[in-house]
Amino acid sequence: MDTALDRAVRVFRDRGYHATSIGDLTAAMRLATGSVYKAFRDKHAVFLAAFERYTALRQEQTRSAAARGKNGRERLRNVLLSYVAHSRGREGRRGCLVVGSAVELSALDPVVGARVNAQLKTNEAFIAGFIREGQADGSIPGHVAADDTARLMICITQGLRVVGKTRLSLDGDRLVGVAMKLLA
Amino acid sequence: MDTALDRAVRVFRDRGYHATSIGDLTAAMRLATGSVYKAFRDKHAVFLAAFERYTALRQEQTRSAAARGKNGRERLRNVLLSYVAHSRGREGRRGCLVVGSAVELSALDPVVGARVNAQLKTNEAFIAGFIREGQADGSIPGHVAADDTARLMICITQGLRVVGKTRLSLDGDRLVGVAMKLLA
DNA sequence: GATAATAGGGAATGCTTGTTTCCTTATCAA
DNA sequence: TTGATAAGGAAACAAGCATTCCCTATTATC
Repeated sequence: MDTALDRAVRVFRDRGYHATSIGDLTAAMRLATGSVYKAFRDKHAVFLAAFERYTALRQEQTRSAAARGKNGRERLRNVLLSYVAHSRGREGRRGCLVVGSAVELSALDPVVGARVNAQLKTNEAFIAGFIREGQADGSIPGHVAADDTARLMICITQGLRVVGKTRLSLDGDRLVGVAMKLLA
Repeated sequence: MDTALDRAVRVFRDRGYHATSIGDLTAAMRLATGSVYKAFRDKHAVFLAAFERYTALRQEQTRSAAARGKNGRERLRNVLLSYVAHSRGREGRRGCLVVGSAVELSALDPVVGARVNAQLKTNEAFIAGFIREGQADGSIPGHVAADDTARLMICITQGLRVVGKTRLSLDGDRLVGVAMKLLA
């Protein structure tokens, strides 16, 4: 079932919510129509489950990228580099389910809207945490406004996923190099 | 006709492409089904026309915001402030047609994909231009990498529109205050 | 080994969609 | 005024959609 859900994640990332038909879903999940509706109440429920699975996976990926840093600044740098890496090429063109949900559904679907909000807040707290860690370990100056900088960095990460959907190239070292000025 | 197109822009911004039915469109444009199809080949053509109209309007708004700055740095600051202002509140929740198109259509619709790409490049060149102006007039240090910084700022602006779709608040002075560090 | 229960599959259903067709009502030329 | 032309509107249409229903294996139970 989890493997089927992973396939659902892929379709939703590729096509978005509304452009994904039950037919697309069953084909990708290799399940018959009836089986999908036996496992989930409706298409919306499949999407919610896929969303949850996607955010769990991404959080895990981001966390492990951060872990490779020796101090707050390096951990944050690794997080940003990881975001750029996931926004590039085919993976980038596949898109982020959080960004997709925010843009396509958030305003009209309160349930999805709430999940998107919660996820963004979690990511923001995650980034703000690294800034504060860096300030404690001396790798980031104390005068940096942790919360404002974290919110702007959320904008950067979400924007990366938008740009990654297009044909514009994204150079991790260069972009993150510039972005790290925000911690000066 | 232009006033009808403005109404189409609004619906597409609110609901996105796929979630907007011809019924939604005719209701908003106050035109009958037949009339829409007499003016446009199909739904896709309506969207393309709306997209063009939206980008023209936004470019004009951004240009006039920039014009109020006395040097390159101030013009760029005004552009960023204008972006935040348009990403806030009801206007922000209405969303940006470029971001929406990038996320929802870009990957699967080559025509829209090309327009999104072109628009992002235009915006990026616009920002890079202000950076170079600032370097010429002395308001921005010469060591700033104009192109890399411009691309990162595009990510910021697109990200602002994503976050603006959610319930997270956006404080223009604070966010732009932090972002201006990129020009240090 | 027979039976109950469950999981999976595919056809059927009703609804919504984008699109077309045709009819009515203005607009304008002669 | 009359005839032709364009514009606008409503109903009709086929296709595609999400969802339901029912049938068929397979598993587990006694």
